[in-house]
Amino acid sequence: MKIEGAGERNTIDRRVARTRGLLQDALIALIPEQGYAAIKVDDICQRANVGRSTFYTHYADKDALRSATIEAHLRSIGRRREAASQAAGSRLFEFSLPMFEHAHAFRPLHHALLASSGDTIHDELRERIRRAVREELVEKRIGDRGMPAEFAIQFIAGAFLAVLAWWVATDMNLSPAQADDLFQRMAGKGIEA
Amino acid sequence: MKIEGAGERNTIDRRVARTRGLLQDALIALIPEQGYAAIKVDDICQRANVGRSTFYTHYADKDALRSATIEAHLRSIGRRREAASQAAGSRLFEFSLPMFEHAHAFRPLHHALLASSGDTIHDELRERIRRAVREELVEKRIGDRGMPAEFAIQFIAGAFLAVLAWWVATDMNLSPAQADDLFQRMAGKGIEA
DNA sequence: TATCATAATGGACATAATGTCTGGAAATGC
DNA sequence: GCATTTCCAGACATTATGTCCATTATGATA
Repeated sequence: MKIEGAGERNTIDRRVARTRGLLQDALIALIPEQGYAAIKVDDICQRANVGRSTFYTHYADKDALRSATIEAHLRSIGRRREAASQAAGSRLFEFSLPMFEHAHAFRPLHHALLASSGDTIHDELRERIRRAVREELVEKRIGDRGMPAEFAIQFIAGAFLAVLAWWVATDMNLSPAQADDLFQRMAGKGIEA
Repeated sequence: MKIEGAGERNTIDRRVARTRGLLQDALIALIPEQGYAAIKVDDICQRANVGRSTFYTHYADKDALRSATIEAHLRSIGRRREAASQAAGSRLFEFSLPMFEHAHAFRPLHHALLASSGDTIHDELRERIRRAVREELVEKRIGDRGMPAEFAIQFIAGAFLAVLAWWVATDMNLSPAQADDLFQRMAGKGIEA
């Protein structure tokens, strides 16, 4: 049985990698079309050309597939962010630009992640953004002058996700750099209060 | 059959009102407990003490109940907003304070509406907030100086909803007036950019 | 290339939830 | 009080889920 991601043997059988990849891609492709809730396991399998019973040898259910998919892509974003973090020195919100760029490169994915048209928006993404904002704000010691820090964090994180979702959904008269610049301006002014 | 909200006869049978009220309240009560997706029609009926077949004479399915519930409460918020609109003159974002107050008075409802812990956040609410922001911004002619208006709208609306959700979830060291004040400060600064 | 271990597959199956429909009991409005 | 409307329990067909198994196909290894 031994189906596991990082256990026991360091290289993964090509077949499992292929199958999981197909399933994840199928899910991402279907979300914008039908919305997450309406998707059936069978839909995913047909789109992926994978047997339904095979699905269950890899994932317990639809939610497990979603979590794994998001998790995988968030790792990729994380790596990109680290790389950018060293390059650009002291911009206020460092997570912003790499995120816009990643969304630009993987638009269908982000469209699926953020799709406000329904039910999906995974908390994991929200939480990561909040964490990133929190780190930068405590570092800059916001909240000393009467502004509860958590309030500002929620404000900024919520604004960022909304803007990102809109930008991805309507794409894309603005370049990633332009979108980032606008966000930096509004957010920067906001936290002066 | 003639079950309809505003048709044909201006008073609604007491039983209808009672049944629908019980179902709507049950749904709102269950969302924070289980999350919208996990709720079964049967759960709602048991909580409401209403026969399952009765459910279907009023609503086509779970989503229909949710829509109706949200719709009903949004109407109530709308009325409150109109009333406040005449009183307070020229605050920047007029929707803000009435919304905080309504959330304060109907906390379980808003907790259900905004529950970031899952899947519900009805688009209707998001869209209404966006519309309110849009009206106020075009009125003030934002977007003339290089800032795309829609960007600012998404930014403000997203920030507001995030802050509201947080405030409702963690409740409530801040009074509605204080929360509103903080929001006004950050949002006001932000749109200067 | 031959061999072995592991993955993929379709089909059968039990389970659970959905949505429809019925006839009779209960309540409401007038 | 009486006609009308709603409520309800239960039966039903339908659909999706998740498990299991025997068989086939395929990648890994030597």
